[in-house]
Amino acid sequence: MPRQVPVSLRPHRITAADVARKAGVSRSAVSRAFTEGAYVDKEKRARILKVAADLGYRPNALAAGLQGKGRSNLVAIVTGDLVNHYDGEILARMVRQLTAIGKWPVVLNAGDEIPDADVSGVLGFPLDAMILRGGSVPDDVVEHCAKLKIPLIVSGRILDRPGIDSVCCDNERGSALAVEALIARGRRRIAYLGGQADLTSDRERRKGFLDAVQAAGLSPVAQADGDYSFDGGLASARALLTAHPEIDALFCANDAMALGAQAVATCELGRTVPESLSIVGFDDIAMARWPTIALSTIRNDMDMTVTQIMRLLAARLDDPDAPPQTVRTEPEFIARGTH
Amino acid sequence: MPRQVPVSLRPHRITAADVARKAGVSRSAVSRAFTEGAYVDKEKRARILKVAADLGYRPNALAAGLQGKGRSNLVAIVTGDLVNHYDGEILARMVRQLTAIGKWPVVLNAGDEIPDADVSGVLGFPLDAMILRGGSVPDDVVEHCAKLKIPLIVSGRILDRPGIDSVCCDNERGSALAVEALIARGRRRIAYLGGQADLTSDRERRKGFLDAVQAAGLSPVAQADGDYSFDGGLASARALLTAHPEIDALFCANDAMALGAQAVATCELGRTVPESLSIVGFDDIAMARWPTIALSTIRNDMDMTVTQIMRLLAARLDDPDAPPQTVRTEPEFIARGTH
DNA sequence: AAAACTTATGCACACGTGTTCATATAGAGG
DNA sequence: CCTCTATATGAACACGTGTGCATAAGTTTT
Repeated sequence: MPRQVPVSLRPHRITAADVARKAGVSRSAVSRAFTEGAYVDKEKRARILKVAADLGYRPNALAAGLQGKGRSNLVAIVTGDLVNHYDGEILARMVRQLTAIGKWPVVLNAGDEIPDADVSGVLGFPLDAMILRGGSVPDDVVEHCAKLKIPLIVSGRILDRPGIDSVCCDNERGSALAVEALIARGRRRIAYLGGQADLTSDRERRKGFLDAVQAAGLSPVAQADGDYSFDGGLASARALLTAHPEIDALFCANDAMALGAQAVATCELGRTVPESLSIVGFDDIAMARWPTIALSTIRNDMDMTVTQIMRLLAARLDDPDAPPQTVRTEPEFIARGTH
Repeated sequence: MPRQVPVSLRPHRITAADVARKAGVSRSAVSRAFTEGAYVDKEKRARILKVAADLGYRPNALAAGLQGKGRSNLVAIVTGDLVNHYDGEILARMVRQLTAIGKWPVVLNAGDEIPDADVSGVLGFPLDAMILRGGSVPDDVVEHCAKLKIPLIVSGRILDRPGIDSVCCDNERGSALAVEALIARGRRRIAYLGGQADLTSDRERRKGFLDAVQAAGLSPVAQADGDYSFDGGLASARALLTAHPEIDALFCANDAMALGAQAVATCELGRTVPESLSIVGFDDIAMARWPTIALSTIRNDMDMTVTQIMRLLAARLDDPDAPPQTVRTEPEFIARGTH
């Protein structure tokens, strides 16, 4: 009974050899038919492509990426919580830009905590690069990338280490712009509603705030920590405004917290914005310009950020040993209805 | 002059052979040291892992995935525009769930148009599965997946074809719930603010709306098309409310459009919500519950949806030839402040 | 003591591709 | 006619891994 059908769970994927057999050519020819500028008879190539299309064949990207010189075309993106609109919007841009240049983004969602094992695990792939959005960067990840010679591009903070490129908004300048705008509106009792105090972005924004307030001859009424989320901003603002009712302006470390602060101030504490309380955010997420929201904020230009990330990526792929680059993007005050 | 240093652009990634050489063992041993339950001397394994850690070695996932039986652990996710909050929030959940079971999500952002070439291109990888979020599904993609035997899981619409699993909200029922709630509030001149009319979700929600209105003995005042975006909802609502000032309720095909409609109604047309105009959305995105928003809407349970997607995925990986499954999730009316 | 079984280990193969190498054919130019 | 160049083609190798196979050693059972 030689009726031994080889049962494979995964039904045999069409391979170049299959196409070659069916088209009556060598396997090399099939590979060449899919390679731009290779020596293949024009008519023969057409026939091969026809057969390939019929069979539904396409070159296995894993096998192709295994080749020494070729790149895997995989790029890992480690992002923060996507419910945070800034991260979502910037991710969308990155994904589109990457696919446009033939790279495939493998996305890791950090959420609030750092997915150490995940980030470490994805390094099993010979990534063309890794893009780290904001947050704290675990040291061992940096170490791994360095050992594996995987280019690391950090956005949202500056990391001054060899082989690591960074692009980040000039946070201190942004804070200064916000404080200036608030003072121009006659505000004098300004508080800072911060994010996680251990993040570089918060440290810089906080420092910029304190410096600017001091430079104006004022002193900050209060400071609070949050977690860059709507709910966190709401809770922190509640505590802040209850303990210090004299506050007449809130500068928030990002837009989500600003919206949370606005919610608690207007819906719960009976304040009116901007009459009895000014609020300024940071980032300029898409909804900040909605008429019903109209949030005054500091623009953290996402298009520019992503453009720079892509530029750094291209440069790094071109020359892995080039000195690390650091880019600061320019913030801008966007006057709307809450200040 | 035999000083021929082999110059490779990509600095040689550490390989199992390197570890084997340095640890004085065979390459097989290295592989086994990283394989759970393989026969290796306990002490030997420890030594190998130590050397591997020192060298920064980890098994190349590409080579591993090339193995016949093993899976690549790559899962493609095709999503809509992430500025659309529903897509962003559901993507975040999927990414987290997938990484939790050791799958790596390759994300394609459809944006408004269908990235035909991209979707086709990612099929070069021997994907474990492909998850398609909403929208229209190009037929040739379905065809390709079928030929390549790549499991396809569609969310946001039902696709009744062999080997394709679907999970989708019971849209008609959701619309009926919305209409009921509006009628209970005394509304009689209800209009439908739809999304792209060629999408299944819009067709079903529209049908559910029309049926429910008719069942209540009313007739719909008007219908309009949008594009599921805030701006689209705003523009459509402006046209709708201007042409039909008698409208006293808007049922919108998703939350983003509902918020756009609210913006134009209150900020531009002098209507008050809900006093002179009721608005009900669909999806229940995170911000719908913000006190400043308080959008009455139909919950399209994301946790349940993702749970079901993961369940279908597991089942499909377990048995590729199982009959296709279809899941309808139950919608729920969430009463807040806009109806 | 013999047999059966568990553990350990290296060799060799398979995965599917891109590409080098050698070889062959054809055309052009002297 | 000979040489040189451009084009075409198949065999063979390399990429890095997991694992089947054969073999050896150690342990338990009969």
